[in-house]
Amino acid sequence: MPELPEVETVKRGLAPVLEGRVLERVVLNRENLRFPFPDGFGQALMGRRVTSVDRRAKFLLITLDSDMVLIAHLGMSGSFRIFHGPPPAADPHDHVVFLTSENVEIRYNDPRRFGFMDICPKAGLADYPMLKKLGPEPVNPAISGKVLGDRLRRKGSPVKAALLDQTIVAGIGNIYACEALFMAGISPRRKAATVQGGRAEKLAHAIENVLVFAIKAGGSSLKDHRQPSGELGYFQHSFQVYGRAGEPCPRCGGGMLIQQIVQSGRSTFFCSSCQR
DNA sequence: CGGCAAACCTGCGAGC
DNA sequence: TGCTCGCAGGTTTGCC
Repeated sequence: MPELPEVETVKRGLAPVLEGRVLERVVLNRENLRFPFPDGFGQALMGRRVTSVDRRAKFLLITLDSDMVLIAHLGMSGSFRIFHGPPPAADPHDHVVFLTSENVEIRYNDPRRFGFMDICPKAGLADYPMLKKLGPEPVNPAISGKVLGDRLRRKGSPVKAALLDQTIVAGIGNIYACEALFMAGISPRRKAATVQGGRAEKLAHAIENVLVFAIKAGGSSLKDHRQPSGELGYFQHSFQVYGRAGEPCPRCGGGMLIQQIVQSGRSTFFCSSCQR
């Protein structure tokens, strides 16, 4: 599910109910997600006050007053839900439950369990393996065409694959890679290193635009993603190419139909006429 | 080292 | 109706 806009939506939903609150209880309903929960996971969190909720790429970073950081990744199907009143019956995939000092219940649900949670001292965060190799954030501030072009220059792979490479730019996933390339008029099959100059500028702007609009829409709800409030995101209604194989291209209209191909194991949607 | 397929796991829709 | 197959928003691993 979650690419940068969805994780940002989760971050914005969790911040008001977590920041300044104490984690009174942490309940693990199983011993692992993608990885086992680390030893002492619950003990490190319980009784601690949350000082901030942040996002880096697709990772949520919840910092505690002990200067420990809870690192959470939603994988493909993870979601957080907030319950202010009496919570509904537990779902089989409600794997982690947090109860705050305001008596708010926060549940982490993840059917596929590709997500994970870990703890790391704040001082060691920069060396955390999954964080240390991440490329720059693409929004806030926006990545420049120059920086993007420089980072794509060393890639021999197609530009679509390069956008999914979190060490080139952080936070872009399959949907927004397809959408950004369409907006920029760049073929997903084009060699990444050839996206330079004006093309790199266009792509950088497209990435920023699509991500900013998706965040405003609360992300894209295809299947699992929900805002922590329970509301659906609605950016999926704005997809130009993703999931639209066989439909007319929204730009050249009657001409080409949206094509679907597979690149490094992931579906790519594009218009072979508008994207070069 | 770079690039790609496979692996991790569950659920759902399409097709028979 | 019921089964099997393929595919899904991510990341790491291992194999050329």
